[in-house]
Amino acid sequence: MSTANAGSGVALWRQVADGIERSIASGTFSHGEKLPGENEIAEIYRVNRHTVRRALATLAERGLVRAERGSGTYVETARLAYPLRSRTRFSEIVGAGGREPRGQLISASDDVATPHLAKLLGLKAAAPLVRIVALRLADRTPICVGTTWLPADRFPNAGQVYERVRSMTKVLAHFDVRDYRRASTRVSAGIVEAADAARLDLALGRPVLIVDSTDVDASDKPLLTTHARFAAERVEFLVENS
Amino acid sequence: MSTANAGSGVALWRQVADGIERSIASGTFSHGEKLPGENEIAEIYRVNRHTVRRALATLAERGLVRAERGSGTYVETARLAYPLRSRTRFSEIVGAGGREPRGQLISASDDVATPHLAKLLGLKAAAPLVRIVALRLADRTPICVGTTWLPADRFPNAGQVYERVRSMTKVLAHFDVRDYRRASTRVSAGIVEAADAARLDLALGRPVLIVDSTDVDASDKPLLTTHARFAAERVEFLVENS
DNA sequence: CTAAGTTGTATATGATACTAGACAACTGGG
DNA sequence: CCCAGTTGTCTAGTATCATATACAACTTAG
Repeated sequence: MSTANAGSGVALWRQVADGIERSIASGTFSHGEKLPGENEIAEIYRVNRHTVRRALATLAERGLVRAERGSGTYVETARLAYPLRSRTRFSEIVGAGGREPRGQLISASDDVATPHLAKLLGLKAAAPLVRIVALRLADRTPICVGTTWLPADRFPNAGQVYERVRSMTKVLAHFDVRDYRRASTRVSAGIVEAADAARLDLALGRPVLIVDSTDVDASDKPLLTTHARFAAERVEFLVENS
Repeated sequence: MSTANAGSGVALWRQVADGIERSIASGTFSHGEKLPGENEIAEIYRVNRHTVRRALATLAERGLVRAERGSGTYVETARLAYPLRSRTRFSEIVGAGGREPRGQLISASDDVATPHLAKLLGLKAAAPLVRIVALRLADRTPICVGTTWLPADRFPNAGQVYERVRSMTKVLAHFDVRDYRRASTRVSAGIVEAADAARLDLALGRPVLIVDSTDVDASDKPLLTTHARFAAERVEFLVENS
């Protein structure tokens, strides 16, 4: 870094890669289209051609672009549209996009409610909870990692049930919860944690969309609360206002 | 980088800084609380103490923590809660948090609708538009940069009006739009662009929350569409499901 | 006052990141 | 075929990142 980039802590090639990725995501370059030549990109970002090559190499490795020697580099991509609404079911959303939804249990354990969790779930502090960490995929692409807490009184052994049915909707159905809805949803963003990066097959330093939500039953009684981390590069949330 | 960190493109000190910031944001360490000692943090993240010091230095520079020699490093922070609802008014949201909302015109220019913009606004392609780029602040802290497009037919010279009234609600009122509401909201995340980073006083490589939204009047006719970039470290979206 | 624990400063060394320039290998159009 | 434009490979030099070690300056508990 002999020129600008003054200590941002993010390598130049990474900034270029993110810039190109954004151009693709925003539709400046779309599927099948040819990117500008490496020399031209280098001029645009005012960096060395080698830096551009490194950026393109990482994008190619992730399957976003494909380089053809002597010809050019071409776009190869698409994002999952994810509606945030009152009835949010991962499997329905993914299925609607013509892809196969999958759930995968990472861990299930007993836990006790922190004051914060207790408030969200309408329980007393230190109430017994079941904590489920699960990875959700569309086809073979990891979409998000979610940590879910349920009251242990109402949903004993929810972890074992989830492992078998691989769907939170089905877990609730197993406990005779026929219908439920999203009571609150908070969206924020951050940088992926190391453990999540591995689960999501995401490079360190990549952005994640963070969704904290609580679901309630027909009589507005809290059922579960979830802290989910989505690979930002693979989804786009649709907020539907009524 | 002699050990791990294998080519993520994000410097170790930056990962540590982000990790600590997340711990603060998630409430692991709250306002006024003392962080673990530099040596202890170095052990936790398995990095050198100097790397931790650099991470803490950047957090201190941004005002998130304060170091006291001989004693320790202490937390100093808070985030803006930003509801995403049908009636979303920046000034009302910020005012409700007891802070003073401000708008600042960055640029206003004539533009023509791309096919995408035309569809959003219910216009014919290449229809004349007014394009307004504005910075929004709470007290003296930049919160977001938004690019707004309005039909030039209905809102001539909207840019000049905005410069005077510094509020999109007031611009619409100037053109006799008494009430309007959010018709659609899309939320995604990415890494801040260089130009936005300067406006938002944000370091390069930091995450931004991206909100694309369209507002309509009482008869569901599109009024304007906005592409806004929020400093992720300063806001948290509240999605309210009905 | 003392000792343990804290942040601040300095020097040295190896590994990466970025730049610079040159050339090879290949593609597509004239 | 030839040439302009493209991606692929190589060699160097400089700046930054990260580690290691040592010690100074300060705070707090005892």
